[in-house]
Amino acid sequence: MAARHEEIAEELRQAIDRGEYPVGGTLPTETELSARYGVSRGTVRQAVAALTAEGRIGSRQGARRVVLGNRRSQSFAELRSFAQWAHAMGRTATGRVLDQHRRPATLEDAEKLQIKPGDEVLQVLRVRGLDGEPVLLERNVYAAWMADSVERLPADCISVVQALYEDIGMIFAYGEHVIDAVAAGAEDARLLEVRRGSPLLRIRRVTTTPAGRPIEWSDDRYVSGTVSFTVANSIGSNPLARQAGQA
Amino acid sequence: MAARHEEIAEELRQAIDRGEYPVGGTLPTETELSARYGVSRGTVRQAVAALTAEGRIGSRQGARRVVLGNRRSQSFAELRSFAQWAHAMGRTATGRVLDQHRRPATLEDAEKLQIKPGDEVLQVLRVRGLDGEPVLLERNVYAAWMADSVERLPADCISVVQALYEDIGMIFAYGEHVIDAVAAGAEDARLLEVRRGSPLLRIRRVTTTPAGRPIEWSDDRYVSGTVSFTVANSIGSNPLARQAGQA
DNA sequence: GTCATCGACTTGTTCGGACAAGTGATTCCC
DNA sequence: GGGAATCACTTGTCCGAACAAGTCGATGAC
Repeated sequence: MAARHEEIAEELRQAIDRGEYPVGGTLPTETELSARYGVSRGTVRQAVAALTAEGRIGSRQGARRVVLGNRRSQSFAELRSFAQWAHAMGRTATGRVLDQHRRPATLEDAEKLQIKPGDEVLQVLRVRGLDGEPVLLERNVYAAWMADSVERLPADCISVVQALYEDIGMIFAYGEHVIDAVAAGAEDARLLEVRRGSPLLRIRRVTTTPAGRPIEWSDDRYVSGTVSFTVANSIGSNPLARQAGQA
Repeated sequence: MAARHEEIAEELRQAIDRGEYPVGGTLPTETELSARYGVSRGTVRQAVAALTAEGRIGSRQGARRVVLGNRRSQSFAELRSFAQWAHAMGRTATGRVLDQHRRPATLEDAEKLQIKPGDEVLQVLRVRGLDGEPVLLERNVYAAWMADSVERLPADCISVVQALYEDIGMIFAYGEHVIDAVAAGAEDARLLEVRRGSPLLRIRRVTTTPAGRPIEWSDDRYVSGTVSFTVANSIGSNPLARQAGQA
């Protein structure tokens, strides 16, 4: 089912987790791996490239690959969907829609969703909880062509992403995230049950379909101390970037 | 000098920036690109894979690649080095060492730097500024084998990374970053000239050499509103991961 | 008009080969 | 003993080919 190079990548991940290749040690050579799995060297290279991109192994020309860590990172689905992530962590996610209404698109909406100002959009305000505690305040704006499907969802829908996939086969494929910290405003504080001015981790995000069409943008605010984000990068690939801020 | 696939990737980046391939439009096919650049299809695929990893283009089997955005992301050097990043943004970076002393490694130090508890480490406290305003408080812990070189640096050294490279050829190759938000403590507030309790964006990081040997770990706290971080991800690759927090 | 089928086109996977470039341990010379 | 040269090994780059799998518009049936 899965491509052979993905299978090999997964086997290597598990071998690292098992301690078969200890942190700080080296991986077998490409030639040895291709012999062991009965594939060509190119296929092995695709597999190890995946682990390199995840930051689990380091690679230098001329030297064997080094195991950097055995941290397990979440899949895209788990990153995008709060519910799926919580489930993978063995925690219970809750969710509740506090407000939901259609309105004309502002200039900001139009730019982010690649639509015209004044076009209808659907704004949704949700609170998400983890094991009963509210930890996340979500402000979403959906493009008009998504609005009907979103409105049909129950107010206490746990996983919006999964529900939309099951209903209309919608797939969230690409995301761009901007991360910073803000103080809780009056509304934030009330809904998240924290003091006004408490630090919140803010993630602003635009999500698109596999074809590159923007689906929604979102302003997520996490209560400090409940959730953190990790990024691995290397001299060869750097997914994370720093930006000077205008508030 | 540079590999052909890197040259092609850069040419494609520039073509996107020029608007030659508008956002929302499609890229030429692999066959056409290989003919245009006179290389094999495999080389073209290496080039577009780089752009895909950066989140600039989207890719689906069977359909032409789609241009998702023309944001320019910083290089690893610019991510790792505050000074190089500031320079690339056209701003002026400052830096000042407030405290610097050797001490035995705690359990936390030992785990992160892969050394034994009690081994000597060098702890450094720095304030970094942007155009005169203090924006970042850095608490670094260096492994002993780096300590001498770091101590030789002047207290107002602008770019530690670059200085270490020029002095001893040290290269910072891999990094793992954990991102969350915290309230400014008494010391944080005094040194960053903000009110106590102000939201700070915290990045904890471990950096290693190309061979996977830990160099240092660091706790960076940014004043809210001055700097933000961006991450692009896709269903095929997700550098960013969410983690449940223990403070 | 709507829907299913078809077919040209495009990307994904995998192979096998060749050479370039860098690493690391050994050897050798001084 | 210290340092330079050597050399086997390993990863990086690139080629050319073939087939699988998915997309998208056109065609045709109902």
